[in-house]
Amino acid sequence: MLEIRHLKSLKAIAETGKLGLAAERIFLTQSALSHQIRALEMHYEITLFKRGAHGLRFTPAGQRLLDLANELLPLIDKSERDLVRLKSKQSGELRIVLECHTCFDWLTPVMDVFRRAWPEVEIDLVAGFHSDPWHLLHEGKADLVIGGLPEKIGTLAHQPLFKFEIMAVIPPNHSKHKKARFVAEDFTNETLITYPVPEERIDIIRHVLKPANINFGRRTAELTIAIMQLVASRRGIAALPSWGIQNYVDHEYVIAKSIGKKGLWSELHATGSAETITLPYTIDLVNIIKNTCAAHLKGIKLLNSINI
Amino acid sequence: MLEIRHLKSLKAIAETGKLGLAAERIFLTQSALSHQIRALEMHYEITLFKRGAHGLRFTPAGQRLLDLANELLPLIDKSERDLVRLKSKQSGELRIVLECHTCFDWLTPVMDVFRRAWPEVEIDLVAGFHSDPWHLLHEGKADLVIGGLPEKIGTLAHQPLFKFEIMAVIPPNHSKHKKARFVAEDFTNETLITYPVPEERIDIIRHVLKPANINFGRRTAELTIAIMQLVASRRGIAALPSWGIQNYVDHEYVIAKSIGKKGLWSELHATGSAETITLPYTIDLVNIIKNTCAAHLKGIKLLNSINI
DNA sequence: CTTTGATATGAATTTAATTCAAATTTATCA
DNA sequence: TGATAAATTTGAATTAAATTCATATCAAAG
Repeated sequence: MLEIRHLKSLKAIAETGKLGLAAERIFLTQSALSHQIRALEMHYEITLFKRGAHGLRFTPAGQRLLDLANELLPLIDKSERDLVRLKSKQSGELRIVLECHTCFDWLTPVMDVFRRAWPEVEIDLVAGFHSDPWHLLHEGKADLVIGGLPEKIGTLAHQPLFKFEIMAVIPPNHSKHKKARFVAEDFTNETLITYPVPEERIDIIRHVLKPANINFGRRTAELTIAIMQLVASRRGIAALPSWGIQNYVDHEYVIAKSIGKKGLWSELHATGSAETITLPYTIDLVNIIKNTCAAHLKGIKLLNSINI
Repeated sequence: MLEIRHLKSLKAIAETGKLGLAAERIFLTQSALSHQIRALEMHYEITLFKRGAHGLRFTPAGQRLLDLANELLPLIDKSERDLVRLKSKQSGELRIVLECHTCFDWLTPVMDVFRRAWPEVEIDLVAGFHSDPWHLLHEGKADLVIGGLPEKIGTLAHQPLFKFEIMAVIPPNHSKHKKARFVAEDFTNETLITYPVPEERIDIIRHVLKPANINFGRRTAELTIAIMQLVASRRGIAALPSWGIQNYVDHEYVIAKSIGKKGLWSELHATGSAETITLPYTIDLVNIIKNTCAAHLKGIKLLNSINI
């Protein structure tokens, strides 16, 4: 009666703490997951979770099954990779370009995991800052861009990774620190501190401030910590992925606010040639990114893969 | 897409070598298993078996998934036992009586497996030969009888284990050694060598010879090897479970023939009080017996558990 | 007290698994 | 060499399970 999909469900619940978010992560409705967990508890005649408005907490029995999940799922992944190798010899290289500054934080562990899974594939990060990373794909200087989608997809292909919330970042004593959430108007006459990227590629500007005709200043910094320092010292405010600022928020160095009623969400994709995107180890890199980020970055929502 | 039931299917195929027998073992139709394997091969886009009238042989990819099955299934069993323990502390004793001589051969390894799985339960074999083992249950001198079913089940409960074929065992130079199979008439005026058990509890006599009004002699021996020696030296013939004589047959010490067109089949059950039969570790013993015997005894057919 | 957020539940719908019936293939036997 | 047996495959039909839908329930927050 226990199946691998149950193990995946338990892992998603562990990562999110909420039934609804876990369901989203594994592409079910909250109701389906509720039924699934209930059926599992009835089968084993034991309670797996303590439930409430706080979400779900594992009982010792639930934890035991989660331990099993954590033990089995990597073995399954590994054997599925071995099947891929049995089909045909895999070797090659993946030159990755990031179109997203804060992604550096999680990409290093992802590359470590990938190197262990595919020692016969050479994976590397293309150094430096690139104003138009997708052009490097055409020039043969990169194999994969991780970031948003290019304006013109052309002959390129892509796989969606996940979406994440962009939070307004303000100093703790900001005049609007008590607001539940920020709206476009709250940025009026503020200095927006961003990475040195064209405005049309900054989501807060492109999707919120420009459409609302907000007047604001601009200032740039290349490092996240520099942006945090400027915000904390009241030189301006910022808008960054929640995961990139979590440490600073936890230490009350800055405050984070959702933008708009539903939050401002942005999507990450892996873009490359159709040939590269359909390679088995590229597909696996996409899965490794999803799994690793799902486990470590709070609040992200995984996106379903596209059949190419 | 890979689920635990697939792993169980692969294990059953490994144990039987035939799709039909494997399907029987996991309580599916042969067609259902064929569909299942086909769907798995389409999902992974790789062939898992070499097929033919010879049955199925694992390809390297199939073997890889079988390796995964052999790795994961014990871990799953173990964690399910832990859930049982989390429900309530398990301890107790199981005093086993065998109503079947040749079962000794496989029961020792089964008890070893059980002791590792349930160190807190005392399991032991009740020594000696018993003319009416089920009476020991009433007398409180045993907890479980492994063998056939008692004539009167009364307040006892039981779980089916498996069924096995009883083969006619003859010396290699027997006048009828070329027959495809034996029938009741082939036993006429032969000396039937059996364990020292009442006739009404010897299946070949009860179900074949008696109903056909066959005249035959009787001779008893307590040990299987003694029976084999008597048969080999043409002192008579025997009728025993296929697994109990496999070694002697392989070494061409004796010959085995099916009895009747469809073979003579007998069932094994675990019988005890309703209370004992529903204890978690007794249920698990039943599963351990099934799994261990399925893996090691050729030709047996597992029986489905009863809901009590 | 209302609203929000989180889970549970029963019925309906959709999907997947399984069975049924027959076909196909290969090996064995007379 | 043809018939038979044994083993698997295949498509359609049936059954079972999974999932969604719509709503209810409960607890916490405002």
